[in-house]
Amino acid sequence: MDEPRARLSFAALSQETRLGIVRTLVVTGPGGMAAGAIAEKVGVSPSNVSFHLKELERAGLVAQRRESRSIVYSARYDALADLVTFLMEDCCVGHPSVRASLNERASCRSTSPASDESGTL
Amino acid sequence: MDEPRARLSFAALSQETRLGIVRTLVVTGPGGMAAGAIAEKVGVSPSNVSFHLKELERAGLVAQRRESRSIVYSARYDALADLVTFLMEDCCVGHPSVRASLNERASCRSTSPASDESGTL
DNA sequence: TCCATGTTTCAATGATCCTAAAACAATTCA
DNA sequence: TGAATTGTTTTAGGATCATTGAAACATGGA
Repeated sequence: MDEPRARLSFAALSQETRLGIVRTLVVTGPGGMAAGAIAEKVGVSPSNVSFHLKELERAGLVAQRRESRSIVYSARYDALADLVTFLMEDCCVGHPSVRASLNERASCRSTSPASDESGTL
Repeated sequence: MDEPRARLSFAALSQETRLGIVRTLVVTGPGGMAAGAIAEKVGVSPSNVSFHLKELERAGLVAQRRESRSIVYSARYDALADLVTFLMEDCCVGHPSVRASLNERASCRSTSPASDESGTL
């Protein structure tokens, strides 16, 4: 992930409504959710959710597909992982101090439960 | 890390100059760098770097200390690690798909080279 | 056609960013 | 001590960008 894209992603996640949308879509899974349902879930108007979804798509954090009448949005897990990687490797320059802090928390387990009820991508 | 703080951090990193400052300070190490030196390094005016440093401090990403005449700024590695953790665990809700993407890249190695010559930018 | 669902446009408000000048703080030296 | 120097912050201003709700527009299904 290049820096401009990363900054676009950071800007996208710095907005309360957009962060809420991303979290909703991540939990929802690859199946995604229609724009209207997202609006209801996060409690904003359809036009507002449309605006923010466009912003999230510009940042590459969500994908859209038409499904009958609805346009269904889903989280792009690869892009989110890209962003985590950028934050660690490029922004933090893979600094040992950050690595150390992360390892202390055991946030990276090689033995993931891999409970795939929300599906693989 | 709570969500408002995380969003503040994302907003801070979404700005080109501020991201440059953070990267510079991360590479510099715990010793830090005086505000004037940072301004010269990233190529902005002293007043401008002061403005952005204040913003970064508000987000908790940098710390400052007076050293003789200069005010020396340094990266807060714990806060950066907090942000990485938030992005993985809270924002991405610890989703297996993100974990999987990260593990594939072997971004989390317990045996880091730990070459701390504060390398190339 | 009619209705439901999404999207776009628009104008207003508010936030952010930058430059330059002035103010402030701490140190050095006469 | 007191003035000059160095380093940093604050302020003022104007420009640019982001955010919002309302309303108009487009599209797919009954």
